[in-house]
Amino acid sequence: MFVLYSKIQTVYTFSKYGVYNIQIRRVPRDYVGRYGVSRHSDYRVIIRGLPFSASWRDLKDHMRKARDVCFAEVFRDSEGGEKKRINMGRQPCCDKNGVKKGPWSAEEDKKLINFILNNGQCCWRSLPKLAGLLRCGKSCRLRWTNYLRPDLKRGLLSDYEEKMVIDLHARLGNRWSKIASHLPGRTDNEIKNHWNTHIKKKLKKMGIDPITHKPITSEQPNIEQQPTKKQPISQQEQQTPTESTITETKVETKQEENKNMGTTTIITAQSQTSSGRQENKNIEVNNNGFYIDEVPLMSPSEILVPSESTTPPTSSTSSSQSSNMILQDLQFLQSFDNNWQCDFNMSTSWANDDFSSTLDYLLNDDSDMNNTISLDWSQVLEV
DNA sequence: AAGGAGCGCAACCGCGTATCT
DNA sequence: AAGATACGCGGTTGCGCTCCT
Repeated sequence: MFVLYSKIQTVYTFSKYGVYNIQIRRVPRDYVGRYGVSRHSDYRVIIRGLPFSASWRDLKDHMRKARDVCFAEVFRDSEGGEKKRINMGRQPCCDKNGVKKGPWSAEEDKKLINFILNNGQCCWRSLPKLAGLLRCGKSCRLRWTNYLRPDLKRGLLSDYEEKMVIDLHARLGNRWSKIASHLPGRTDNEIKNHWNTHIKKKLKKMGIDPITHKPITSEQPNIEQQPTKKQPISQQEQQTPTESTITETKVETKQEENKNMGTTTIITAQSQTSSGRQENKNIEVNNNGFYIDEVPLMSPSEILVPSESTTPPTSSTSSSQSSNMILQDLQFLQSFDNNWQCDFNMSTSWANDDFSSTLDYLLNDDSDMNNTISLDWSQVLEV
């Protein structure tokens, strides 16, 4: 994890909870008195996203949240040392000039798949650069989520899925991502397209207004007004229920109650088959809203630390558990350090033994220290 | 056979929100 | 606190294919 470098070494780590970085650096003499650097902090650890005054507890919380770290990016500072504060402002998502648009080639797909399978799915901004793609991060995200993801279903929506879409649309309006979350293996884009190209017409043919889900009457004005996410839910829910309904109202309440308990809820979807028969289907949904029978996306930890027992604990309050999570982060980053094909110069003053002792310190210590990080770590890392 | 229209879908665009310095 | 930028979502576009005349 701790790639130590004589001038400055920055390790960025990314997780779905955000971006932080860990820097261990020798503070240049002319830095003392600036940027929160005090005279006695020859070495500092700065956790991006945390203030300088963050406590050890804050650091641990941060690490715990970021336990699904999936890849890291190493930057080396320019020769001659650091003259200005780094990382000021966010990086642009891509170099707009050098970015390729339009359909993806097989070669690009291959690069993207390989990269994500090896490194996990996160930080779209940095991904194109790291994967060697001349694409915007946004474009990569779309390509992956809508087309390349291994758990995607292919082909037309089944009758049952279509029914679900209609039901959900009646309740949720054009909130395609919400609708898609109820249909394993289907993307919001796919559902949106299917709605616009197939279902809309079908409903119109059946004499049902695809917007209001009510029978079309002759005096009904053809106004393109539909329930959108901007429309209050309560207002939407006053709409007449359709012939087939999903009894989810009480489920949502239940889910709210069970938010942190890792429980499973059953949704009963009631639909009518083509033969007119009423059909009930029970669908198990966990408290995150994922379907139990859904093929899960590969989690970054599974990809990166495959041989370890990396199942994260459900509770995040135990100190030993948080220690394990930190361990996971460190294990990952350590392996990253070993494998990263980057030509940094390891400072001779930072021998591996020093590094190991730092790691040991981190992993064995499980007490909450209320001092600031800079003080603690300056002691830890003191040479 | 040719060309125009329609269709389906992948990809892009723009906006709102979250997050970072 | 303000400004910049990433991310996610819904709307829209544009291209390639098929169908129709």
